[in-house]
Amino acid sequence: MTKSQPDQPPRKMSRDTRRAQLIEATIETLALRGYARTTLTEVARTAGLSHGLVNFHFDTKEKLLSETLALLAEEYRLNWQAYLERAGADPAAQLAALLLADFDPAICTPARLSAWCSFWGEAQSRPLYQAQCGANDAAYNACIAEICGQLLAQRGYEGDPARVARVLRVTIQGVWLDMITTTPDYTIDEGLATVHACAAAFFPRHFCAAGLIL
Amino acid sequence: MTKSQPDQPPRKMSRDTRRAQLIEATIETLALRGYARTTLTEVARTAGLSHGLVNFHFDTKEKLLSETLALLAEEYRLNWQAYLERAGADPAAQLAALLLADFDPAICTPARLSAWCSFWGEAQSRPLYQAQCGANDAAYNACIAEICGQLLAQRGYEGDPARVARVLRVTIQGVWLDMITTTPDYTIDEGLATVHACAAAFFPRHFCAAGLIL
Amino acid sequence: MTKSQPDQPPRKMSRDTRRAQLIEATIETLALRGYARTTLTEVARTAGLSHGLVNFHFDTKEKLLSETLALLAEEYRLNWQAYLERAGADPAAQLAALLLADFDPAICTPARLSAWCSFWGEAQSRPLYQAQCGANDAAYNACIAEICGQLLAQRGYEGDPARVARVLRVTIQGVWLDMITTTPDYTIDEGLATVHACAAAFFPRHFCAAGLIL
Amino acid sequence: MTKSQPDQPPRKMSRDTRRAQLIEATIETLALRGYARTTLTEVARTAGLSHGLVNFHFDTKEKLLSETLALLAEEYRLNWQAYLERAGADPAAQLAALLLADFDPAICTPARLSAWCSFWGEAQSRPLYQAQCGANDAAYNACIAEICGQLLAQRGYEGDPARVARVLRVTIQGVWLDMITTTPDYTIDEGLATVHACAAAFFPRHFCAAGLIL
DNA sequence: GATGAATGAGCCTTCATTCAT
DNA sequence: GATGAATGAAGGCTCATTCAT
Repeated sequence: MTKSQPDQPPRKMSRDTRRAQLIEATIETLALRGYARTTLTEVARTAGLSHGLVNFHFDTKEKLLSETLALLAEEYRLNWQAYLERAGADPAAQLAALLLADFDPAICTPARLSAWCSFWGEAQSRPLYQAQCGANDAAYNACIAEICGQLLAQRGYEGDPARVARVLRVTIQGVWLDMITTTPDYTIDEGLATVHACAAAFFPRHFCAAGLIL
Repeated sequence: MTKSQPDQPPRKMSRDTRRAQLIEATIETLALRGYARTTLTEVARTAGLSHGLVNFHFDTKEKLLSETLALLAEEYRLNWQAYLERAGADPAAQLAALLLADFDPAICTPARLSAWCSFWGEAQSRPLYQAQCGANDAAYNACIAEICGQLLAQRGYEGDPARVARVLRVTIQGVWLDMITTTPDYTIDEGLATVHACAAAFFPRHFCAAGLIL
Repeated sequence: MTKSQPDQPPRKMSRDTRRAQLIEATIETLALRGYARTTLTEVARTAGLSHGLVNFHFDTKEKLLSETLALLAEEYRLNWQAYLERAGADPAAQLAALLLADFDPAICTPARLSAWCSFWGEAQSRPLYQAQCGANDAAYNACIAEICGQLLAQRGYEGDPARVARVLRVTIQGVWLDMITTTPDYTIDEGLATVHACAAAFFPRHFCAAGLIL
Repeated sequence: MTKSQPDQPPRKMSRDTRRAQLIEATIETLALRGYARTTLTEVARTAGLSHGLVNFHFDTKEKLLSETLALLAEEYRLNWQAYLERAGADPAAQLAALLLADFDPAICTPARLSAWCSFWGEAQSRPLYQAQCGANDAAYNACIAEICGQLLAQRGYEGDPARVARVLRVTIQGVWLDMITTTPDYTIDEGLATVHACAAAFFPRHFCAAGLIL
């Protein structure tokens, strides 16, 4: 038996555990230090591990970043799809669900938002972004445009569904960017209220500043 | 010593010309290579100048980036203020002017948008951003909120002016981000149409997808 | 715990078998990747064994290389001595045997030649080479010089036995180097013919291009 | 005026001077530490310069090694061609010149021989060797074979010119290898005597152990 | 015996900065 | 003013070695 040393991390961990741990440390580091200053040494230090281990598990820094982005993309996709599924068949409820999804406390954390911004802002990472997120983004766009189309068809709304969908999407995106770059902290509620205000402008009979009108 | 060679840049140039040349090269380099890969050597090469000259004119890389951001902020501010001044006293015309201003071909170039994104996305540059742009952004926000307030007061609109103003602002910001990160090229017209669609949703009697209703 | 799987190597193997397996993999790796790029990981992969086993059996990389060279030296010595023993008492037959020995298909394989070259070429390995091969080489030199001396004493040949012996030895060595470094593949027969041409020049009444004159 | 500091190397030197200096340091380092342990830091230390300068002048380690080999190949080629030119039209004199050329004190230094061995011995460097030296070697081989052919045609010699040429060439090569790997120092004279013994065996009416018979 | 995760020294490379010319 | 050689810190990556399982 080994003497347990509570301060030391266990020397051996399953491959997937370590990988997840390192990816989480990468997200934190991206958020705290930015893309340009995210070094393997810093990621390792954040994870409380040695820098050699990063290369052991991910081979290259590029792959680490790629898998980090893949994780963010996947958890984002699973999140909105879960919200959507729970919303039922009503398009207004579906749209409300999509808007809420992006402010879910598991998704909309300062570290995650900041990590997303790192990938958006760094020209170098754009091919990576397209490769990892292009398909997801397309699916999301198609979904929200379809929902907007159904809503617009109700009760005499007018407008181009794709364009309305895009306004909603960029509003969310812009609010996220605001939440990161604005100094005085924005609450999730304030962000959501902004997005709801936008939805209410397009669909006043379905949405108000507080969200979906029941 | 050196004989003048007509193809060479003149050996003596005004201090400000050289600085402007280097800042322009910095914007291009930020756009092309991203924040993390923007090196002084690359900036100098883009400007067609020697490596050492960058430090001669800006002392440190940090100052070069700082002055680049200052230039972007200043030209942005002058642009929207000029649009606003030309718009006259009508709040609808003023709002239309602000929206158009952000898509002016001198401001809304791929290189400039990409450079802005670099500063937004890089956590490291956020204090710099606050220092250089915080006051400008506050002035812009106050201005657009004031205009939205005046418009809302007309003909029975409802809503919180600050929140409407924020939706418009983040929509512009989100469209800019979209224009940079989305693969299929977005035209300026499409971006503007998206923003007008948003304005039309809030102010349907003043705006339509084509812009201000005269 | 582990169920025996017929396709897996047996979990227990004799110590010497494992060591021989690893040394053989070292020779292959030296040949394929060169001294500088011969890593324990690559050796283990070539042997189809796990990384950690190399250190288990050889403690350090240096010892692995040392024992690899010792094996090469020993099999080389045993080979020429066996050829010599089978040659009988006639010096011409003995010399012919020594020349043939170095082109025996068990000794003169691309991998083994290349491994020898690795040890010759790498300054770092020269003390090791002296330690492992010095005595063998001295014995070989004494032996071939003695044989040349006996041959020279026959039928009116002239010349310094040590020097003739050295020419023959460096010719073999040079042909080996050629066989490794020259692009178009050299056959063993061509190499041997070259060495026989050299022997024929010194001992025309005993050797021709085809070898010993019977 | 700057105070001259005799112990410091001049801070600035012409590009070509520095490159030659670094290549010479590379040869010394290859000889002293071997291919595997030749690091840029060590090369720079040998040259008395900072390690960053190596990359400034050569971009990568690979290019440094490549240019080092190119220099060795070129000086080797110029040397034997100069010897050959001075030898006149007589094939025996030409062959004697070629043999002497390879033991010229400018070419046949311990450092240079050892550097050659590094490139021969390291499998990794063989493509480089072919690229840099393949054409030179082919020219040398054609030249020595032509000379041997002319000599063989004289006074009743027999033999295959290409094979005789190869024996002479590999003898030189093998002596070079011997001069590096053998512990007790070999003199240039002893090496040359060995090669002359070989030539004398093939061309006894033209060569003796002391060289060309006048 | 055997495995493979973990560590850390050392390498190549990049790059901001300095400085002689 | 302007150039480009030179420096050295820091980053990514490789790999010998250690060690818990």
